Amino acid sequence: MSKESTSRTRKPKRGQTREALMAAALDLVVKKAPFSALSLREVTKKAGVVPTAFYRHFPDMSALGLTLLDESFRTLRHMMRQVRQEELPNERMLRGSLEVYFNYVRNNRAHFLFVSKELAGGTPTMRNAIRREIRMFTNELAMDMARFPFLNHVNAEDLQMMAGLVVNNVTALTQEMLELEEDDEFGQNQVLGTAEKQLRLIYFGVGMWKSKPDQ
Amino acid sequence: MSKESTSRTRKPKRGQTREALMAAALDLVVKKAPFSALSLREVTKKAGVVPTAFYRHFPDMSALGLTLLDESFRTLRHMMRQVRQEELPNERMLRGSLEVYFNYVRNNRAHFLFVSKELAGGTPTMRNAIRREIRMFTNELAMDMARFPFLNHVNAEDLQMMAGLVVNNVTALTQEMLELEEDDEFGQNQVLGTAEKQLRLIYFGVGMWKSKPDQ
DNA sequence: CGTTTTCGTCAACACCTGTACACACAATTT
DNA sequence: AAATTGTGTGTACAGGTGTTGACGAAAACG
Repeated sequence: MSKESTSRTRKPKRGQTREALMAAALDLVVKKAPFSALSLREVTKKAGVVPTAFYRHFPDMSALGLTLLDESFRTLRHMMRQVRQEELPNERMLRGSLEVYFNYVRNNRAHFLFVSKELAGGTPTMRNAIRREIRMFTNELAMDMARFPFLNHVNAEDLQMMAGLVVNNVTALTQEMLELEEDDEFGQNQVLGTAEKQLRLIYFGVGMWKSKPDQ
Repeated sequence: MSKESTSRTRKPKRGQTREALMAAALDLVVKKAPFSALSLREVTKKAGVVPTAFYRHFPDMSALGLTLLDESFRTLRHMMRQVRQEELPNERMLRGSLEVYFNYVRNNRAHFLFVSKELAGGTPTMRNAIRREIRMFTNELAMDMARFPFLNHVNAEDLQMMAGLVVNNVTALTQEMLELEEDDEFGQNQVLGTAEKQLRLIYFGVGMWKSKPDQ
């Protein structure tokens, strides 16, 4: 047991180093700084791997970032699709949907923090990718609203405007949520309550809305 | 003219280096990266000054950041106060207020970009300072709304909720505005138009709102 | 079994980072 | 006029950065 060839090149780890790198980056985002401020070396260090090993899995940091982004939104899209499949939107299901959503946020805090910080502060590539995803959610929401009999008389542009209003607010409330401590249940319930009221108010406004028929 | 003692220590510049440092940092934020990603050295380089000169004006970069933040909000507060002094809010003045605001954003693009990027990605100190300012605006808006006869029956908590709704949206729209090119007047008008509709919709919702009297 | 591919390691590089220090000139105060 | 304070400069250092290259062991494949 004393002699073991060179004794320092023995860590196969199969395909798990890649995951370790992503997890390390995500963890640093939560505890330290926005992703754009992380260095390749500290990520590999946290992943328990030598710096050059990084290149076996990603060409550079920005590639890691885009992978992380993809991971973040893939699961989020999945959840949204499930919520969408339920009945048509109405006032009653509002609270339930919000609870599902914010619960998901809490269970994926790291990913949301990552996205939130890069939304304004990331590279142009990153920002555009995120904004594209958000726009997609807005479009889907607008399509759902279009199927709502209540809104037959609202034209497409106004539906988009309304969906944007909702998404803007949910985004802002999500960021507010992320600023709270993980165990601050009181604060979290408060945000949830505010969210419900705000969306209900929007719901009222939507009911009053009259689109110009020609525009 | 050939001999001039040492010939390289002659740049008094009085008190203008400080401003040069702030301007350089702001410029780098617009053209390069969020403030938190700037290095002391590149700021001094852009300001045309040697790195160590930095310490004559700020103890470190984060002090520069806080000064920049103060500058950003001092002028913004000033503008807001002027808008606030006008007549009570009503539907007619909506467009005008939005035009004033977004025009101000366009004329202070660098400051808003700086704030926007630090809001989510800055140090905790920075983030809290910004969020405190935003909360202040929300409070002032809620107070203005309280003086609106139309809203006599709305309790304080709900006023806060409504003001938050407005501020959340204006914040999001501001960031959307900042993503546009400076000369993209079409896009800017589009955002302005959307903003007007969204706030009008909120206005409708506010009109329908009924507070629980006891809560 | 032997061969090839995958993947982690080490050493080294050129560069950038914040900051300490001593120095020199300018402005201001005495 | 002399002394003090303010402000910009050059040098220097220790440490962090991304990336190259050659090396070797483990895993996958034949």
